[in-house]
Amino acid sequence: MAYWLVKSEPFVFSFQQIMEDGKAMWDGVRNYTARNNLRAMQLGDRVLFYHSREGLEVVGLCEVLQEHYPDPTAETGDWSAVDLKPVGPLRQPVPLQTIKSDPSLQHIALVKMGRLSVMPLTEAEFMRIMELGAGLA
DNA sequence: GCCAACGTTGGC
DNA sequence: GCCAACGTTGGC
Repeated sequence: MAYWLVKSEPFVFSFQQIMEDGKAMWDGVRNYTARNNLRAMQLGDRVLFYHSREGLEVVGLCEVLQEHYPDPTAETGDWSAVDLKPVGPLRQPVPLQTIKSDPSLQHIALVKMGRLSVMPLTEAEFMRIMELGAGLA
């Protein structure tokens, strides 16, 4: 079991939306590091969902429903998509500010590499964010 | 809306 | 293959 964090602009695609839809195709990634992370995702891996640009907080938990396949939205290039399924919202969203000020979360890409949209987390980092979020609602 | 950080592109 | 220019992301 591996742990990940993905970012989405809520006005484009929100956690509320994936909850309503029951699943989502995670497509449109056009960055090699992010793509390689998508390709490393395995069925059942845990994926935290972060709202960028607006909200700026981790809002919920998903899991990998379908491992990577060619991104149907890519007309050229070698890109991948995965399917995610919602598990549930965090009881308390975890703001970026909180993550930035937590000593045990200093080296995650959300803090160090602001532009990466799909990033790995260690189990300890994942557990810490879940703890800060007071678990699932 | 601004701008810093970073990735990509393209001229040489 | 280097590096300057440019585009995009995303926090502020």
